[in-house]
Parts: sequence; C-alpha cells; structure tokens
Amino acid sequence: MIPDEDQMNTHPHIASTGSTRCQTIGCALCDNLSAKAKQELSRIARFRTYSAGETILAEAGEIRFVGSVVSGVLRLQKTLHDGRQQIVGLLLPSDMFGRVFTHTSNVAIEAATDAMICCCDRVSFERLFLRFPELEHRMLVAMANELDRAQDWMTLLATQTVTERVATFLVRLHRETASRAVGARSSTVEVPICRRDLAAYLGTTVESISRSIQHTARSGIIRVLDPQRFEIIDLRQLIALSNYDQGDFRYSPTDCAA
Amino acid sequence: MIPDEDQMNTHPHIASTGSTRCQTIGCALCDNLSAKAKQELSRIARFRTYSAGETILAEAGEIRFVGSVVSGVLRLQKTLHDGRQQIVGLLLPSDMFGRVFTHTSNVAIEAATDAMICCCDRVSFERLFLRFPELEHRMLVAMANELDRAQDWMTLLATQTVTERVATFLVRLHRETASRAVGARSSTVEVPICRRDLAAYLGTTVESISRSIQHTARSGIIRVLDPQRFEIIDLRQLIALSNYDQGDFRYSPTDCAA
DNA sequence: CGAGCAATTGAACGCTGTCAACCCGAGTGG
DNA sequence: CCACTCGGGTTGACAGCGTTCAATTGCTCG
Repeated sequence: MIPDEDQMNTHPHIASTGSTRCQTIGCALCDNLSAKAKQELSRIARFRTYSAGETILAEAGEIRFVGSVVSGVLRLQKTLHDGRQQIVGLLLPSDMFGRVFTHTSNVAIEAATDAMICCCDRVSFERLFLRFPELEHRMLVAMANELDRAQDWMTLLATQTVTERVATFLVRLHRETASRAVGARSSTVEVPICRRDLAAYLGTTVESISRSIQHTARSGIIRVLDPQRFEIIDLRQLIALSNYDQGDFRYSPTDCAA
Repeated sequence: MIPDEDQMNTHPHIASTGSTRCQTIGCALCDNLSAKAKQELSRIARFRTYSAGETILAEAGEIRFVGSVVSGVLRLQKTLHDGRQQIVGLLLPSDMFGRVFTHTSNVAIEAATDAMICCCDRVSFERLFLRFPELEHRMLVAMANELDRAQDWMTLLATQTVTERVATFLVRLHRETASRAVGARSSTVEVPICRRDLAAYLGTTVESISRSIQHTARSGIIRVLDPQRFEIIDLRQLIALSNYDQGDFRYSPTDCAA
C-alpha cells in the first residue's frame, strides 16, 4: 500500500530512525486541503528526520520525493567545480521543497541543522494531481513564491554591499520569526545557521560577515549575545542600514501598509 | 466575445497599432497543445508590438495578461529606491512571461528592443485551466524552468568575477542562438541589448563591462566586430574563462554528454 | 590537556566602482 | 557641406570594499 517505501530510505540513519505517519500538524504539505485530499495525501506522506549536514537530495540527483519542512533549516545549494558553494535558498518550517515533473535536480538539498521534514514519493504525489487539481495549484503557487524570492535575492546579491546584505538578512529573519511566533515579539533574532552557511548564502566570506556584524554592533544597532543570537537595539536603523526594504514595514506596529 | 479588449490597451501606441489574431506560429503560448486547447487559446490570444523602452508591465503593477515573446527581447527588472536597476531575467523569443493567480507583479517587464508578444488576458487564461489542465501544467513547468535559471544566475552573480560573467553570458547567448537558428552555426554572437542593460543584468557597471570585453578581445578569445556583435575566436577558451559551465558542452559537436 | 572547529581580528593585495575625459556615429540645423 | 549636439561606448586614474592569507581566541570533545 505504501509506495516505494524502501526506495526512499537512502540514508541508513533515516532507515534506522524509521518513518511515521504525517499527522498533518504544522505541515505545509498537508494543511489547508480539502478533507479528501488531505486524507489521501497523509496516506503517502511520512515524517523523516535528518541530522545537520546530511544530504536530503544531491545536486544533479534523482528527485524521489517532495515535501515540506516541519522543523529545522534546509539549505538549497549549488557547488561550483572549484568547490565553492552558493546557497540559493534557505527553507524554514512550513516551506515546501522538491520539484514535480522533473527527474533530476539542479540544486542539492541539505539539512543545515537537525531537521524534520514531511515528504512523500514524487510520482505518487504527481498522480494525485489528476484527482486533486488543488494540489498542482498549490505547487504552482509555491513555485511562484520561490521564484519571487529568488529574483529578490538575486537583486540583493548584485546591488548591495556585504553590510547591507547582513542587515537585510537580519531584518527579514526577525520579521519571519516574529510573524511565526505570535505574541513573542522579541527583539532578539536567532540565526539558525553557522557563519560558513551564512557567507555562502550572502555571497561572501566568513571574514567579511564577521567584520560587518562587528561593525554594526559597534554602531550600537545590534548587540551580539552569542555568535548565533543577536539583540536588535534599533530596528529602524537596521532597516535603514539594509538600504533595501525600508519602505516595507509590513510587520511594524506603527505604520502598516494599506 | 473578446474579453477585456480595451482594458488591455494601456498604451496609446499599442492601441493605434491594433492587435491581430495569434496564428500560433512561433508562439510558445500556443504551440504544442491539444487541438481543442489551441483553438480556445488562439481565440483569446493577440499579438502586440512594443517599441524599445516601453513598459509592458510596471513593477508592483496589476498583472492583466500573460503571454510569450514572438520577436525581440524583454527585460524583467527591479528598480531600487535609489534608482539603480537590476535585470533579473531576459526573455527571448519563445519565452513565456506573466503570472497566474497573482494580482500584482514584483518585477517590471519592459521591451529591451522593439518586440512583438503573443498574449492573452490573465483571468481568461486562468479560466481555461479548468477545462485544459495541460495549460496549468505548462505554466508550472515554465515557472520551474524560470526558477532554475534564477537560481543559476544568482550563483553566477554571487561567485564569479565580472570577466567571468561576461564570458558566461556570451557562451550562453551563443548556445541559445545556435540552437535556435539550426544549421547557421555561426561563430558570431549578436548581443541584443545595450551596455547599460548588460551591466544591469550582470550586476556591474558599463565601465567594467567594457573593460572585460576589451580585455577578452586583447587575449585573442573574441573579436569585437561592433559594440553589439562579437566573433568567438576560441570557444573552448571562452568557456574556460567563464569558469562556470565548462563541463557543460551540450551544444559542442566533439563531446556530447550522454 | 591537546585537537579541532567556529569565529574573530589584522594586514596586504586586487578587483571593481566612481569620476572624468575622450571618441564616435547619428541626427539636426544653418 | 559643415558645425553642433547628444547618447552610447571606451579609456584612464584613483580610492575603497572585500578577498586572501595569517594569527589568535574560545569552545567542545575525546
């Protein structure tokens, strides 16, 4: 009944952990579907766990499954032939990943932290499209959002300085976490990835990242609690420093865009 | 019968030019569909012409139609608040553009050269999805390809030098044109955009572009016929100079990847 | 305690952006 | 026919940001 169960167990680690039924709780893949579609999907969807650094899907590898992030952070990355790596996307909980109607991938998907995902066999998922067009529709919308993010990030990489990129990253991370953890409204942000990944994401080096952070801290805009956690002392100034999103105060309590 | 005809005529220039039925010739929007779908689509699709510099769709503007490029080049661009512009995509003939299920756009679409497009009203197009799922399927695939290109270009912008970016651009343009004009197999490439757009696309300045081109020319790898046209003297070296696609000899006659 | 890794800091070099001048072809008008 | 203007492209000088290389610190883990 369960399709391709062992085919999906590419990692010994995963196989030993085993997989459990997706309970459709906090799972973007399954949430907000019609009852019938949700039922069908949860029949083929499984939770899987990965430890930091594990490869979920290799670059140029076969795309066996699609899914969404339940907890942790995944990185979409490309490796150049000289060994340098560029992260083209970070996937936080509720983000979807994978491709449909494509056999091979152009990016590697790896666990940037210990992570849990909810996934299902790609071909089985595609077959559901015939009976539940809403699923394909959802994939289309997810792809469109991903494209928007990619084009936006591309612009950031091409036009902003390293300090501006760091500031933009912190602002967005703050918004992201603030919007998910309702009511928390903390002025601290926790960067869920190491400096090396951050550098690969921001298109620079760990040294430049470090210098930018320390410089911003010396300016009194942020405070470094530990290498992964920052207190945002002056969000307004941080946004100004980012020089990018400044008109964009969606999550600010003061001026809410109409 | 024709939906929203006058609503689509936002440009006086276009209105005066008028629109003609799409004949489904050399039109990615209409080609390769079932006869019935093609017939339905061609009923609502129209050719439109734009002169260089005209705006087809404003950034943050309402998305009234979707379509594909028939001739000429369109640029997808974002404008920063300080006036700088970044081109996040170039659309050549047969490329599709536009979004479905989204009211506003995050990029501006402008004619980089005189251009002809084949387009149709977005909402009418979406309505066809119900009867012809293959259309939505096609949009999904197009979106996925666009995302791949965006992630690839992002990597290029973040990791390569200006000279490498220029070389990569020339190599790809050469492949692109060589694969479309079957049999021509010319060693000359014609850059269809001005230096200003090229700089905005490659994430640099016109001065750096010029220096890179002249340097590559002095190395004997290319020859500048005129500012828009180049002769590729040594494709192998140009690919090596690009430092990016070198394993990727899809269009080379010598070693064809399996 | 030592090994190893992540992060930071320092110094020097180099790519590239900025500013400026110049070239050149296309219009334009006398 | 020539002078002028204008825009696109090229070239030069220079400064600055960021990479590279190197050293140091602090932490974890065996």
